[in-house]
Amino acid sequence: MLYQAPRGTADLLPEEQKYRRYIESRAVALARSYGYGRIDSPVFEDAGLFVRSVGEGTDIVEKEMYTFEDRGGDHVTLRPEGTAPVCRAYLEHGMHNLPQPVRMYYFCPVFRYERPQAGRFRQHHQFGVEVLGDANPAVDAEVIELAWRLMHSLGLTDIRLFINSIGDRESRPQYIARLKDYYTQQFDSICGDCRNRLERNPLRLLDCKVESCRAIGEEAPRSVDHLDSDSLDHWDKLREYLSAMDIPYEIDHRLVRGLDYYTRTVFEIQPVDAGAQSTICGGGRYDGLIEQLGGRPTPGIGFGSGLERLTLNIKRSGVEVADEPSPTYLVANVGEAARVPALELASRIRRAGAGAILSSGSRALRGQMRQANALGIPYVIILGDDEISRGEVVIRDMNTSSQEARPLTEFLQSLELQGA
RNA sequence: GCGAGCGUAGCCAAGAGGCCUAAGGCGCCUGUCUGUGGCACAGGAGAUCACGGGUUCGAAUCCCGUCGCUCGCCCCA
Repeated sequence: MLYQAPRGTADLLPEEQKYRRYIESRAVALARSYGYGRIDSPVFEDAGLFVRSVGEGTDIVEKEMYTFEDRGGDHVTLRPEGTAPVCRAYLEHGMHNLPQPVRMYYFCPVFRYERPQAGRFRQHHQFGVEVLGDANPAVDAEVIELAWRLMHSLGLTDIRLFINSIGDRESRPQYIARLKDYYTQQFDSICGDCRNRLERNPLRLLDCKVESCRAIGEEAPRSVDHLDSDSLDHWDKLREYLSAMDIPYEIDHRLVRGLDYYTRTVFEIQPVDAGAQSTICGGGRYDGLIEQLGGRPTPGIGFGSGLERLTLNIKRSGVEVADEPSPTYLVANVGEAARVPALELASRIRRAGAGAILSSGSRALRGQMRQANALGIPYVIILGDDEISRGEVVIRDMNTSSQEARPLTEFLQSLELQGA
C-alpha cells in the first residue's frame, strides 16, 4: 500500500456516519433548547493563542501541539482544544456588546501529537459549549446539566459525574504552596514522576495513578478547604443547584485537569466501566482567560466532549442507532432503448424531491434487483422496451413483492404532489 | 516520550522452514432463473503473506530495521 491515513487519524466511512449524525442531531437540539448559538472557528490559529491560554508548562503546549511556520513566516498551530479560539472570537467580534452571557456551541476537529490508543487519536472531534460573561454558579450548573443531559439523550446512562473546585487566582497559590509543603514532607515516599510534578505541575500530584501515591493523595490538603469566601460560596451554591436539578454528582478532590486556565469549578463525566481513556466529557470555569487574552475581565465556563469516545461508548452500551435512510427508488432499466428514459426518470424523481439511484443498465435485471435489495431500497421502478412502448413504468414494492404498471405521467404527477 | 503484544484478499481467518503456483468463511461479480431481489446450488474475480533488509539450498513461517494497529503508563475528549 502506497499511502495510509496518518498515524492517529481515521477515515469516517459512510457506514459509520450514522453515529456522528446521531450525536450531532441530539447535541444541536439540546444546545439550541438552552439558547446556544453555533460557532465555527478556523482549524489553525496563531500559536501564541494556545501558549498563552492553555499554559506554557502543560503537556499540550509542551509536547503535543502541531505548530509550524507557514510560507509567510507566521507561527500557526492546529487547534489542540476548543475553548481558546472561541474566546479569541468573543474578543475579536466585540461580543461583550451582545446581551450577556453569550452562549455558544461548536463541533470541530482537534489535533494533538500523542501516542494513539483506544479512544485517543492525533485528530479527534469535539462537541463543546462555552458561556462567556456570567460568573454566577447557576451557569456552572446549567453547563453541567447540559452535559449530563446530553449523555442521557445519547443513551449513555451508566455514567458518573465528578466535580471539584480548584479555587481562583488569588486562593490557588496559597493552596499550591500547602500542597507542595505536604508533598515535600512525603518526598521519600512518592514516585519519580511525582517528584518532577512537585516542581513542574503540583496540582497533578493529586491524580497520580501509582498505588502508594494514591494513598498520599487521599490525605493531601484539599483545594476545597482552601477556597476564599467568594469561591467557597460559589462552590456551595453550585452543589445546591445541582442537587436541586437532581443531578447526581461525586466530589473528586483529585480532579484538577491539565489546562492552566481553569478556575473554581472543574468537572468530568466518565462511564462506570471506565477503561484507560475514559473521560467522555470534561470542562470547567475559566474566569481569567479572556483577560489573559487581552480582554476586560470576563468570566467563562464550558466543556468539551470527544465524539470518537462518545461513539465508542454508544456502541459498547448497545444503543440502537438507526441507519441512514436509503433512497426511495431504484430505477432499473433493460435494453438500449431504456437508457435515456431511465436517466431522465431518475433525474425527475430527484427534482421532485425524492431519492433515486439510477441502476447500471449493463447488468441483467436480476442483478439490478439484487442491488436494490442489498441497498435496502423500498421501491424499484422497472423500465424496458415494453414499458417504453406503452408509456408506462412498473413499480415494484420490495417489501410486499407486489408490483403494478402505471402510466409514466401519472407516476410523475403523484411524485410532484408529494414533493410539494 | 516509556513498556508489551500484533500485522496473511474489502472483512474474519488457517498456516509454526520445503506438501503454499497460500485453506476456509463473509462480502463482491456471474450463472442455474432468455425481464424480477431476499433462499439454495455452481462458478469467478480478488493476496507482490505491512514495507525493507538479512539467515538458509529453500522464508508467510527464523533474525534485524521501518511503518501501522492494539493494550498499559504519561496525558486528555
